[in-house]
Amino acid sequence: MGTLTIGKLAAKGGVGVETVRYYQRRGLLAEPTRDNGIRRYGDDDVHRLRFIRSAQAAGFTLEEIGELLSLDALQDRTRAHALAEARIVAIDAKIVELQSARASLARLATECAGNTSVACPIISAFEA
Amino acid sequence: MGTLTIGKLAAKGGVGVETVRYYQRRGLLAEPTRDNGIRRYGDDDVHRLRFIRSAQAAGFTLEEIGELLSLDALQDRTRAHALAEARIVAIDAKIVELQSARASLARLATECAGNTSVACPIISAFEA
DNA sequence: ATAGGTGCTGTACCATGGTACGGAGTCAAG
DNA sequence: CTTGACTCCGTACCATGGTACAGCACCTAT
Repeated sequence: MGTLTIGKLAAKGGVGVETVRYYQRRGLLAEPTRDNGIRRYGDDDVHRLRFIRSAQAAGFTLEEIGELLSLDALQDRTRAHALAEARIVAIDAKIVELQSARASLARLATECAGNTSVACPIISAFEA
Repeated sequence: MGTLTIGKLAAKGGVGVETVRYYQRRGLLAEPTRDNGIRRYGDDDVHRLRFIRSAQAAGFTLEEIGELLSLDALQDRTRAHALAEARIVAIDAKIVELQSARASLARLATECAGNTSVACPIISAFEA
């Protein structure tokens, strides 16, 4: 039991009120205690909500995040370790991909700068 | 006019046949010439399709990609340059975010490895 | 000449992650 | 004691990027 209303919690988590309700429906956040029908949240809910956002930024889907949360409760180290490792591999691949895309875009930006006579070949920007 | 059927084009672009049709509906690929009702594609279509996939990997939405393709036709260097720069900024931010997430996950993986007595705190993995 | 593999069309459906009501009740400040 | 902000619930809707038919035509190899 806490003191935060859903609006305060949402603000602390950087999401909208509807999103909190949505996460509750998805089972990512527990149904909190009610004060006269009104949901009341505590700091643990704030942590949980922030965890969800961070895990999303790491590329986990909401479904995977649900699993992570349940693993946390079960202290299932093995599975947690496996999920983390798998995500690290995916992140590394994504970073490489983004770096390559960045290089292509930088080249494109250079070639499209100014009104030089050099062509500005957008479609071929990602070749090679 | 080319020699490739939609299936061959899709294979060269690493997508499904339905995806090619979808891109056509979205206006990302031009309606090709027909040979007896059958779409025929050429190398330029392959380039275009591959460009779409690369641009997607760079984080452009299909709508933005549509704009890029039209800019290419218009040789609008200024706008192309602006879009490229904006995307580079977004990519850099994303890379930083992913690197941070990676570090958190690496920490989590270390702490959840083995059956040591150290806790395996999944929810707090992304704090700090 | 017949069976598979493609191709055609249109429309419907899918997953993901929310977002937006409407109509009601509650709470705190002026 | 009213006004405005916030909350409740359920259901419907949204954007993005596809994916899946159904029902038909065509071409090629066996």
